[in-house]
Amino acid sequence: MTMAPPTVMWFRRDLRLADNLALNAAAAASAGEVVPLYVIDPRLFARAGAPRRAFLVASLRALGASMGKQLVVRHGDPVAIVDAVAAEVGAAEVFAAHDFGPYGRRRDAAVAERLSAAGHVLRLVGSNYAVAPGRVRKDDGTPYAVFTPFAKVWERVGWDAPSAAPSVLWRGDPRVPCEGYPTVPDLAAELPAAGEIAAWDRLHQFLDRGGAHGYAEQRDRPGVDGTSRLSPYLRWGALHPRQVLAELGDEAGHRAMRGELAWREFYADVLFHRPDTATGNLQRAMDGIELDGDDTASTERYAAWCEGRTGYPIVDAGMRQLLATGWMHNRVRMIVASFLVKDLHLPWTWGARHFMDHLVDGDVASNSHGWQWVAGTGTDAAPYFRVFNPVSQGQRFDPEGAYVRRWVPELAELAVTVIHAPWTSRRGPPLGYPPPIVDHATERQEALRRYGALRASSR
DNA sequence: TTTTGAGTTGTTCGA
DNA sequence: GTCGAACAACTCAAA
Repeated sequence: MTMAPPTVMWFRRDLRLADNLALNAAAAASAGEVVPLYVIDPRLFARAGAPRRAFLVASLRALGASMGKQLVVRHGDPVAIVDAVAAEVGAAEVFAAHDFGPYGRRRDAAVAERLSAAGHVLRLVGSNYAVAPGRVRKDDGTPYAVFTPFAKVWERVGWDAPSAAPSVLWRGDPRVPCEGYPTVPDLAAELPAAGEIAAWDRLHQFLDRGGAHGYAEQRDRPGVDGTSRLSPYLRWGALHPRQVLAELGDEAGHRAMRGELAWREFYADVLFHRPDTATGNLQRAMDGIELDGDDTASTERYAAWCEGRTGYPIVDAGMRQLLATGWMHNRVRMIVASFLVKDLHLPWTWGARHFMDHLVDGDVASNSHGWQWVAGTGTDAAPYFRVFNPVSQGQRFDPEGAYVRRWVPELAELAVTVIHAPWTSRRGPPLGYPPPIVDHATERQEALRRYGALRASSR
């Protein structure tokens, strides 16, 4: 019996053992002898906020623990490192899942080229999606640009049932130095539990507690634990969407959840066809919109937005939740995004970048296109005049002010009647809480004027 | 080829 | 307080 040489499994955003097609292939090609690798890429890691870094490292630790040994962790340029590790262990093949993001595609092409120069090969198997980007097409072969028809076809194309974890002899090798996990602040209290087991706990909680029932109505309420909270696990691949889809039935909450997964895959598909939309407008006609940003006042307003001191409670609550926990309720993401784009007239790319640096679930496709939806530059054909009112949104979706009280403690004692507009309180806003940095009604008009001017100039 | 219906998530104003 | 209209017009997708 001849021993097959080991293979390298390069983990990226698939930090799990079950239903991992690249890992299955890596194990099959090596009679189970697999060297598990993760590369800390400074281009992605260096500027990330504390929760994002801490959650990644916790996810890596959980993955290592699930294999019964520490993952080989290296820091630096993946092009050099993947090649070096393959050489160190004598592996001919390196396995990984497809990454369809613009940076990931460039990186993987460069890694593959370097490997092939040494006679090695990068094999990309599977992806982070139930239906790989590019597979859902119209009859004429072109991609969809509207969600609803995409989602119908997406579901018809369908996906395979999840597969079990392969049996693997994780290969320890003294020739393979491991640089260890990066040092990160201990934020355990504020972060979701990381890893594959925690992901399944969360999924079962969601399904069992009838999550599913309340989900359709409750997920818009930031003061309630009504969302699935699965996004961090999907982002890092502790769960694959196939595994979630396989658990969903036909009740309303389950259908809504399937719809959310379809949105995730729709945006990945759009980005796949238009990689430039990670940082540029999908609708190029919107490039001419008048934006602020080049003056000191803009810089100061942007800082106030980032730090949660705009004077609008629901906006500040969201921005503070983001900095403290690396997560923000989806309803609030829309509100703070609308505020940056429509009230402060700043580029959506500024907000998108801040989100990516801090969100533990930050994903280029969902993030950039979520922002473009708000900015009116993306797939939504919807009217430009959709401007969120931070006061009425607060009153409608956080009626008791529970969410604001939790994240803006200065306002905790305010009456329900003024919690979303403290400046209207007869006693005035509490000490230490700023007055609104801009007047919403005025800036709404200004936003409408700028969109109108763009339309007039393009006619 | 032409036609037709539809398109995640909103706000304000006035009757 | 509730309700419908206006905000404007375009692109997409399928029949």
